[in-house]
Amino acid sequence: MSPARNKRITRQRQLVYDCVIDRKDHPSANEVFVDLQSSGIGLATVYRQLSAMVDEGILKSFEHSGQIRYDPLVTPHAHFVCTVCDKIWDVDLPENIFLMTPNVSDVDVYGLELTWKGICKACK
Amino acid sequence: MSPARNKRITRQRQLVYDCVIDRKDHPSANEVFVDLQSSGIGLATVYRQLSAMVDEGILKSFEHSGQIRYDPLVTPHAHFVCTVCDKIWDVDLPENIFLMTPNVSDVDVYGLELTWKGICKACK
DNA sequence: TTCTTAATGATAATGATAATCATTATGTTT
DNA sequence: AAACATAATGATTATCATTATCATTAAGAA
Repeated sequence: MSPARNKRITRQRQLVYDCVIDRKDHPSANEVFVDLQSSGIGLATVYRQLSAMVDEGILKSFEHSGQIRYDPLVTPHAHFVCTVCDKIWDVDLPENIFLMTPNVSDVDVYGLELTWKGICKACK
Repeated sequence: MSPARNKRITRQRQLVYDCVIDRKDHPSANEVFVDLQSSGIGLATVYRQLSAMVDEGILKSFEHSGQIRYDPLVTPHAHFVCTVCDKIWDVDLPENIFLMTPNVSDVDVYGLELTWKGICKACK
C-alpha cells in the first residue's frame, strides 16, 4: 500500500485501499466511492487512487459489464462470473495453463485473463 | 445473417454484417460506422444491429479498452491481444480446457473467455 | 397497391471515466 | 516547530461509448 517514489500516503489512499481489501467482491470505482461517502472523499480521488494502484501493481483491474473492477489479489488467478447476479469469484487457474500459449508466431506472451461464465449456487 | 422471427432484412443489416465479416479485426461499433459512412447509415442503427446480432447468436462480443468489440467467429476460441498496438487475434483454446472447470462448488459453468496478453511480432 | 409495423436516423440522455484547476495538506528542510 | 515545495484533493467540466426517444421510412405481407 506504500506508493511509488516521490508519492505520498494520504488518508484517502488508505481509505480506498482498505475498502478494496475489505470487500472481496471486485468493486467498481463507484462502489468504493459509495462505501466511503461518510469520509467525504471525492469521486475523482477514488478513480485516481484506484488507477494509480493498478499502475503500481498493488491492485489488478479488469472490465466487466461496462465498468472497471478492482481486485486486491494480484497473483495469477481466474474468475468465475455468474451471468444472473453478476457476482464475481476468484478461482484457480487451470494447472499448467502457462504451458498452453497460443499458436501465434513470434509473439511474447506475458499474461492472460480467464473468466468462466455460468450460474452460481444461489441463482440456480 | 437472417434475423429472428418477425424481423426484417434491411439494407443496413446487410451492410453491418458484411462489414464485420470482411474485417477480421474485431471492430467496435464506431469502426463499423466509419467504414459505412458513405452508405448514410446512422450510428444508432449500427449499435442496434450489432447488439441484435449478438442476441441472435450471429456475432459474439467482448469488452476491450473500454469498448465492445464484435467477432463473427462464434465457435469457442480465445484471443491474443497485443498490449502495444491493441490489435486482437483469434487463437485456439487450449486442449481440453473445458475439462478444467473452476473449483467453485455447485455452479453451472457454460462458457469461458480467455485472452492472452503480450506483444505481437510487429511491435517487438 | 395498400397496409401494418419493424427499422431507421437524428438527436438527446445516460453512465463511466478522464481532465482541469484552485485549494489543501504531506513530508522534508530549516 | 515554522516554512516550504509540490503531490494530492475535491468540485466541476469534458469526453467517450452506449442507450433511449420518437417522428419518419420502408420491409414484407395481404
